Amino acid sequence: MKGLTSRQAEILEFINRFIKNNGYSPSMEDIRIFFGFRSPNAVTCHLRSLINKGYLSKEISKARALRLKFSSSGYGIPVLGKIAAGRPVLIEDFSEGFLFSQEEMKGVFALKVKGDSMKDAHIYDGDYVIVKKNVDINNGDIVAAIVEEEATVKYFRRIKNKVFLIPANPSYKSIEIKENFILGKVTGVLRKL
Amino acid sequence: MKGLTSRQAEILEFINRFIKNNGYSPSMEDIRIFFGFRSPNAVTCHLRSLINKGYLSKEISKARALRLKFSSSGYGIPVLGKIAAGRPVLIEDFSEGFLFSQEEMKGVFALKVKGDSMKDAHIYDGDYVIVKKNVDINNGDIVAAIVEEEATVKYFRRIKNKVFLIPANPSYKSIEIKENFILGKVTGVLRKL
DNA sequence: TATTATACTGTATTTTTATACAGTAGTCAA
DNA sequence: TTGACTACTGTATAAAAATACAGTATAATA
Repeated sequence: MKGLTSRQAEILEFINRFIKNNGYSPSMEDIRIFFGFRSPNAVTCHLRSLINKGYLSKEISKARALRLKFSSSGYGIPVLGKIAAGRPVLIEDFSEGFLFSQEEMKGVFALKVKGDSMKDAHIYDGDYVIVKKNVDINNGDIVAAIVEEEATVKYFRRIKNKVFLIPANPSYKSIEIKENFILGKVTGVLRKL
Repeated sequence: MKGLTSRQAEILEFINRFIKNNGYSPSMEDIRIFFGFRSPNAVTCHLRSLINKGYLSKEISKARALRLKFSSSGYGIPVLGKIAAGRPVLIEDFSEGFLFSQEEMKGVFALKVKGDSMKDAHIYDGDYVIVKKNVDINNGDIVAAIVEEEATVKYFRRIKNKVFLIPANPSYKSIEIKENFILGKVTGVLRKL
């Protein structure tokens, strides 16, 4: 993660505070007025920098749609790298990033797996698959799709113009479906113990 | 606090989910499209009702500036139950709760698994184990512990006053450790795809 | 039975907001 | 000393989004 200039840090801080105080994102105009810029482009440029450096994301042309990537409310599960034997282990130490950060959770839902049609891909009955919508899907990816009014999880394979769902268990058959019945790409598997 | 009609409740619920999924408020247009209203005024009227009844506030003429007065704390990944085959599936439908709600994330960290010592428990190299600190541990639970300055994941077994870590792979040996080297209980396994 | 609230359609207009593009000026590093 | 990055000015335009106003139909309430 790249460092911020002091001006960029001020602007990020303003956005952070604004969201906390108001419950919604500031508009670029709000930022412009607060900092006294005479041009809206000053804000545009600063936001671009913050986005490029990975501190912020926004939706193009959408009003008040800024999203902080590292909100101080700190969602997510920290992944520990090295663990000091000294103890006690502090989550704050040696973090190697976060699972399920706000960014990762965007456009994501989960389905509970029934049956063993994906057991050879190590997805078992009772597991949850984590599905991300609106992402590119390639042959060999695991996808969630609707088949006969039910959600199902299978390998994705496109052959010419046809789309097939292929189970990871030889006792089940492949089926052909229409592409718009694909719900999304399976980006993770979670098993609760 | 006044009661909501079912339609109003649906709209409030949509706003709630939208903010959680996207990090910013929906526009009235977003709401209109989701519910299939042909007139923007349908949204205006519903929002007015929700505001009058005290469930919502908004700033006049500001885009995406809805604020929930009673935000339900359940952050996380919504688990979908039934899925309607007819329309594009929206995360907002039929949630059966959340994975990784704020409550579930308390005192939780993750470790990346190296090696295949737990493969018979379906925990593989590269998986993440989700570890909860300060919870009761019983025989047969999977735990994370520090062994020789490294984090490791094994079955837990207490025999009389001794604590053993038992791998789920017969080619590895059990080891005895001191109880205070246990980091926590493994409550989940996540595999990123 | 008149009144009020819900739940919308439909069109038009205004306001807000974001973006595009053309510049200026300073700093810092190669 | 050229080029890249930061930090803006200034004007213009496009787009997104909210609002205004005139209706319709139905069910519940007094």
